[in-house]
Amino acid sequence: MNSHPSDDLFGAPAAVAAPQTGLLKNLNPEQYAAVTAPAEPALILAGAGSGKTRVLTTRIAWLLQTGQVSPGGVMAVTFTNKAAKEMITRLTTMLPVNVRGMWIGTFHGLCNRFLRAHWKLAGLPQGFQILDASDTVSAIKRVIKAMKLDEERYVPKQVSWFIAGAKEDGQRPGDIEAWDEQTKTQVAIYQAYEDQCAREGVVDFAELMLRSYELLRDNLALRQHYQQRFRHILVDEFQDTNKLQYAWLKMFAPPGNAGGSGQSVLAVGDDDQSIYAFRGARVGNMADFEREYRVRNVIKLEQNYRSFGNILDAANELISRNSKRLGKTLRTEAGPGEPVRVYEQASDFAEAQWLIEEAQALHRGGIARAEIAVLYRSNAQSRVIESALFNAGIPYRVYGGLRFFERKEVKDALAYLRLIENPHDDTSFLRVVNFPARGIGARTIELLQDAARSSGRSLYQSVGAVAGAAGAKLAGFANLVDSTRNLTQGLNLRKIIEEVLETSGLNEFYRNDKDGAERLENLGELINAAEAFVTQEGFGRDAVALPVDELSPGTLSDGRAEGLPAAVAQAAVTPDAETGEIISPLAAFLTHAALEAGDNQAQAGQDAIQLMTVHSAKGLEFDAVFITGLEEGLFPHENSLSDSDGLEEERRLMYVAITRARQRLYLSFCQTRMLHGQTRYNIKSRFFDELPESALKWLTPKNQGFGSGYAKEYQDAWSRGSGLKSMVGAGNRPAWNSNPQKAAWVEPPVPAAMVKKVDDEHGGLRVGKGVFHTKFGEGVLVTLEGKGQDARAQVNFGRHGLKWLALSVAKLTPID
DNA sequence: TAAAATGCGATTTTT
DNA sequence: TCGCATTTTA
Repeated sequence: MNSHPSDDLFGAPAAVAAPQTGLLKNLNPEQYAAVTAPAEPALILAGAGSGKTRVLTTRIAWLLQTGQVSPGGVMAVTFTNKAAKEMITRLTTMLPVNVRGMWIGTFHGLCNRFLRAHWKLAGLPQGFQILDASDTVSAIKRVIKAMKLDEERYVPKQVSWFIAGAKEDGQRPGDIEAWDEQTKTQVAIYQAYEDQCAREGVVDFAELMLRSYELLRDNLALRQHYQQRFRHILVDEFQDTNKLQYAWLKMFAPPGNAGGSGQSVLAVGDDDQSIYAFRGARVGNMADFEREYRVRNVIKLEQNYRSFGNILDAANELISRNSKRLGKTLRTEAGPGEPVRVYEQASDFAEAQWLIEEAQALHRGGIARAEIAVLYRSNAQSRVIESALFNAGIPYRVYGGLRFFERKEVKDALAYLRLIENPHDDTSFLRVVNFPARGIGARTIELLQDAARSSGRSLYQSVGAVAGAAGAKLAGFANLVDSTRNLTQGLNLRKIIEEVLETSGLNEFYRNDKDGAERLENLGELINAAEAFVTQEGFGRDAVALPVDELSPGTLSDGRAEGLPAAVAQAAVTPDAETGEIISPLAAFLTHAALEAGDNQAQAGQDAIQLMTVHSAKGLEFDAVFITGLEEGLFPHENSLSDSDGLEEERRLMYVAITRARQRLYLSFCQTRMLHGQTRYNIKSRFFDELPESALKWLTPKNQGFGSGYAKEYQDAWSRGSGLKSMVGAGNRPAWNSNPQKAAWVEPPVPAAMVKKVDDEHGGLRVGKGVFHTKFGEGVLVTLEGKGQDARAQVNFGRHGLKWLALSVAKLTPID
């Protein structure tokens, strides 16, 4: 078998990179056309790996350099902070430019910036705080409780989806037509939630967008101002925009206006990579944009600089099966490269063992671990792979865990900080009123909530309304908040946080907790994060209100206003553009924490194999990619099969997965998988039928059933303890395997339950083996029961589902 | 008030 | 199966 990685040369694929003397050097014709497109609406269909970010940043640089626009006239919108940061970084390497003057950021970041500048017009308190997803759910939960509704029937999380969905459709409670009881009540909750948010001075993510949109919609002067200001608007990942985001965009650049007035909107996206319909993304916005803006300039970036030919052939062929496409075919000059390797395994366990062995071999062949990605459709699949990696002692990193600002201890600390800024933030109040414990129990809190409710005041304001010992304890907490506010007055951000960690008792609590070391460390990390935010990170990009007009002459290059007392300027305090009121660094930091949840945990720095869902792999690329669990029901996922839109999105997901690979791509599936405590028998994904044979290399014989041929031999190899290496031809025994304690993989990979079932023979049929049915086609036998006339079989036919069949009637033939 | 017991759900996720 | 959130119990 010639699958040994060192057999192959891993030269870098052809790249655009070359000495650059001018911005436009080394752009291909399509890229050039996009970068230098005239100042009118344009739609760029940017294929995976086609240099999209380069085009976006180069265009901005070119516009600035050629004097077509000043920094203040540029708006560039992205979905993630990461993308926004990258754009800024790359832009500054191309051109010395005042980035602060431009509006580059995420939709939500820019909305925040907008609302900070116009908080009064938007009807918000100046120091409004932002609720993250979990804050939102708990706020809604409080509303549901206050309304004395059944939480079983009105599940807070679902209600939060309802509300976010309504907001993303631009609907306020009064706009929703509700006919049934359920919806009517949800609308009532929505209304009560809005009132509560207004009372507490907080906004959720969707509110940032909707509030900005409404303000522009209802305020002609403001709208005209911004329309005149932004000459060039660039939108990244346009296929991911939702209804509200598109409507928001049109406020800044109305279709009729654009073009005629020299306003230009450059929408960049890839309909084939639209994988977020489930959270409201409307691919249709691309077609709508083309129509509504009468786009004359549709540019396709189809030249791929990432992957070799076979990988692109696979991607192209697969995605061509989708009916709803704008149409695009990736091409490369890099040559075919290696074939796409396909592996079949007996079990998820075996799949995991195989892939880590293969990954280790790649690593020995000279590929950094961080350049190897293991992708899966759903998070639950990471478990087996993780444990295999763990047992083998291979460093790995799983994406998608808790992020820094979402950690309990960090959120607790932030809650105290928020109370300093705004004591009426009931979410924060409830979060920490009794943490660390200060004898304030559930009864006391209920009394307090009743008092607050009946007077329409915040919990903080109602503390005095609770009598007796309980009231005294509450007063003690309110005092703590007040005194901490006084103590920290005028301190810099680091000192403020240090003080809060002490006076709140958080530090002490974790010092005394035997498992508190890590949490203490994170609290220390919070101080560092704040420090970094104030000093380097370009303080206040989020919270600082920028002048409504282009940067005024009295403004320093970093956005701070001149003429402030030195001490104030040093604390990086920024006055509001309209009112001159001061926004504290603390408020800015809290905003930052809400809008940017930080990295998810993991031993950063270590060279580790990357594990993630296909969704989180979007936008990334790796030398080698494993797409695992390619089984019917998993990928495509069973929940997506009810309609063709769902299946097409799954296919796009697969397309995204394939196009992550630069040099080597593995596809794997297995016959047995533990899922939710049950053994499932899956058949291979239909996507295999949609890939070109010529680009594939089946490393296990195609259509081999479990227990036969290769698989049998494979198992024998396992049980002899010789592992995979004899099968896949990996040369030497890996170092990590020299430790017998860690060599858990030597155990036969077939679960005991499986072995037992395999023995359960029935007329040539075997559980776990493939069967053929004249109507349903290929399937996998899951269960055999009964004898003679009563004999029945349960078969998983993948796309036809799991079926019980009477063997006396159904014609089932075993497949070998 | 904290530990133990029980119940529930289980694609995908950024802001 | 397993992680979590909520409820029960000492």
